[in-house]
Amino acid sequence: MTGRGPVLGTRRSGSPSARRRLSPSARRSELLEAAIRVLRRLGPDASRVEDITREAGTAKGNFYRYFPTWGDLLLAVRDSLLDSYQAALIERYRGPGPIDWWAALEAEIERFVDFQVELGGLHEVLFHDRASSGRPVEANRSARSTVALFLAAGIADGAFAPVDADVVAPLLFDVLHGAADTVQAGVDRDRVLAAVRLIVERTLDPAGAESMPPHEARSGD
Amino acid sequence: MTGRGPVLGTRRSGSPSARRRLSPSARRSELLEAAIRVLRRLGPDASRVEDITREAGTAKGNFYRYFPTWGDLLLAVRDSLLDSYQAALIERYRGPGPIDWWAALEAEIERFVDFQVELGGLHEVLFHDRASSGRPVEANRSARSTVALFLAAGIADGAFAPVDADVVAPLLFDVLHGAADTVQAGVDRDRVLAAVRLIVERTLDPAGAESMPPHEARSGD
Amino acid sequence: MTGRGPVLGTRRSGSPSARRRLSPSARRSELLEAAIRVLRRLGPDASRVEDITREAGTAKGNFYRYFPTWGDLLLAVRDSLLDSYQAALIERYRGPGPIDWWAALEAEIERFVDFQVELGGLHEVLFHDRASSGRPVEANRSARSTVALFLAAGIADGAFAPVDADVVAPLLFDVLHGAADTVQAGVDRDRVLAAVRLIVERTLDPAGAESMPPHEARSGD
Amino acid sequence: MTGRGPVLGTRRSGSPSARRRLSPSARRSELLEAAIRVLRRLGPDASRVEDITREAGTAKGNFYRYFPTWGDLLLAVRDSLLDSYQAALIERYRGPGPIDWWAALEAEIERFVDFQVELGGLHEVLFHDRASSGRPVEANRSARSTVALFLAAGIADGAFAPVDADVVAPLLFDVLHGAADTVQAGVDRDRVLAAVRLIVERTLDPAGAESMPPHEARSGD
DNA sequence: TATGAATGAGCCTTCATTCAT
DNA sequence: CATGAATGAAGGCTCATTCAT
Repeated sequence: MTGRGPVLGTRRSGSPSARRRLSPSARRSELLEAAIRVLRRLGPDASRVEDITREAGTAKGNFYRYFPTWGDLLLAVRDSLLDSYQAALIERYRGPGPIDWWAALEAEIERFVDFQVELGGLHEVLFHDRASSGRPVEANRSARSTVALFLAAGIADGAFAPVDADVVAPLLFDVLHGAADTVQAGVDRDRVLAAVRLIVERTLDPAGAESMPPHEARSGD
Repeated sequence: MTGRGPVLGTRRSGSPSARRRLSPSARRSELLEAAIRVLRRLGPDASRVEDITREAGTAKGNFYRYFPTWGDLLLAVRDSLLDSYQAALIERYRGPGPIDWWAALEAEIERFVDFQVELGGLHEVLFHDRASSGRPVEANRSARSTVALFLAAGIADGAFAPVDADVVAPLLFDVLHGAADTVQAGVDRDRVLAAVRLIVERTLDPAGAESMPPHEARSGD
Repeated sequence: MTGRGPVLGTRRSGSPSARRRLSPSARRSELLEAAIRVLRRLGPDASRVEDITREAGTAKGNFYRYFPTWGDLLLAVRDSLLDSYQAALIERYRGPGPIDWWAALEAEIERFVDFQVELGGLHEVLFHDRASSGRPVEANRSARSTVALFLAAGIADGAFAPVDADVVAPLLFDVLHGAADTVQAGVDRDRVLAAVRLIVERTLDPAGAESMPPHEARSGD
Repeated sequence: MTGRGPVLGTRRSGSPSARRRLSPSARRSELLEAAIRVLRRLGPDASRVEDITREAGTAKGNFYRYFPTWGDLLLAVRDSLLDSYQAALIERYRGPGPIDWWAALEAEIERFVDFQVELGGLHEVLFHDRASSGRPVEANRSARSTVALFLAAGIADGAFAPVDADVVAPLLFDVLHGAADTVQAGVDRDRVLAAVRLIVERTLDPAGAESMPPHEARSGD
């Protein structure tokens, strides 16, 4: 037992499928897109390397030319999706005029929930760290940081209450995250969106600071 | 356990292969408790059936006498932990006198975040659906429903704003959930707790309904 | 992709072969013996784990219960064969009376060459280090040391010339080793044995020290 | 090379993907030399086709233009090295004058042992049959035949004892072979060389035939 | 002729699950 | 009931060899 590939380089079958030679970047893209389709359909736990190469119309071994390991693929998928989401978000608000932060907030909530619902099995690829074993967890934050960026800008602009954005933003992100779960569990989308808006908008209401819940009024905490 | 061999070997039985005959329910409890220890330590992906029977000091085959399948164990672990958490919660407030809902809210937030942080690898057993493949997702809701129960009672008591509790509660649950993640990611616990309180209390503030964010004030949406 | 064995514990086929339950040591022996047969037939490079389990009449996975790795099997095979060879050698000469070292030498040469010829593909398992990656090379010496032991005893007994046994013995071992190769390559066994005897006996001839080759006579080196 | 990526990257070509057209024989030589470097460094089991083409600064597919199969390369490497060793040996003694066979013997012993020690991972390429699966084992003999040639000439010249050179020579070769192993295993080179000389010179001593070991004296075998 | 992307047979190893004792 | 040896389907990953460009 030595470990050298196939024992006899046999080649004899008919013509299973013509060999498609692509540029590395094209092939990588095809694999990545195939992976996104498969992961959306099956989720990361049920997806296999071979599912992806089959979907991509290439040989199993080719996978490893582009993704040294399964975790690398997951990372690539995640980064790819988050990057494009983030790019689109930035694109939406980079005009010259001032931003109507509250309108934007409402629109983005809706968009993000819908985005997640469409994610299907990709959900946990993007939002749970199933890939990086020991790798910088930082990366995982980038979904959250997209939201954080938005809030921080709104706060800086004076539109939102001056909350501790670095911590509050991720938590509001979790609300959006949970909203997608809830919708997928069958609850009416608009009802969920209304609840999300309630939470987010009350939290960010600049006037909110003044009103004080009974508890704090009492103890002066 | 990542590789081979025992990790801690918390074996308790007397002689190595003394056939310990236990009542079925006692044996099941031992396995369940062993599973909880192992899962907390290793998380569900790295835990093996054999890790659990070893920890429980019983034979591998015995596992299947009590849990037809690995997924069933996960379900049992989850239900067991959530049930006892919920029971304790109910216990805390079933006295005769009236409840200080805001004090309770604050206390419960803290408790729940700490509870999750201590969960370790059990976290995703309780809050992600790693067991039921095709089974009713409803089950997963029971963690959320613990919180929902509490809120609904507070609302009924008039202490909290009359929000759509069935939907809002799960979302606030997600805030707590995310808070635990954030703490585990290294952010200062008290800072996180403050942010959680901010979100939860503003959302539930009975006076909050009156204040209206600029957006709604403007558009009357 | 999680890495948990089979995805669905299917069990349905007819009755491929009754499950034979053995004691661990019996099963280990069966595997070891099967391995010896297979390795003799195919040599280590062409042998596969599955060849061995098939030969042993057990399931592939069972191999790993007894040999954590392929290298461990090789080590076990080697040690097993050398140990029994060595034991037999010792047995042969442990009587009370004095040993006829020259007769013994001739007999052992013949035995050892025959032993090796019968080894077939096992040859390089025993005499080349195809197993231990980083493990103590010491083990590999044990084939040589069997011979060294014998020579050292004969020298101590005054029957052989007082050569540097620790170094000379392994080299004489290599002669025996090569003799087997030569026989296997088709050269007449007795002719090879005669040549081996020539080399070994001239080297160990106590009278040999006196005769001095022309070279040394000339230079007094 | 054990893992991924280039090990040393001794690439020599000018621009990264400059199509270097070489005469077939020049290209073949480059590959062969690259192979020798790689094999010396890594040994045959850890060397890959791609390591060799990388070292040679050419494309992977090019390998198969010159060596139909991995085994063919190994054969070519072996023959190349042995041929040049043999050529150098012949060169050394083809002058007009008479040869001092005993001085030559001693020198060649030293040279050959050193040669082998420097072989590194090439060792088993030259001296074990890792290439020819079913092919004539005869080929493997050519290392041995180099030595045989030398001895036969010395015997013909009357300098060495009239032994059965065709069989004795390979066995003495095995002594040299083993000597290299021993040196590499850490034993002092000069001590090993002394032992080798002892064996070889006693075997070839023309006067040796007269002295007869006790055994033969006794039994007249 | 050169290139390097593509192919796919292998083969190891893991581990949920089964079942003889 | 308990035990733990046995089973075998999976699936990751490697790499000699092929072939479109």
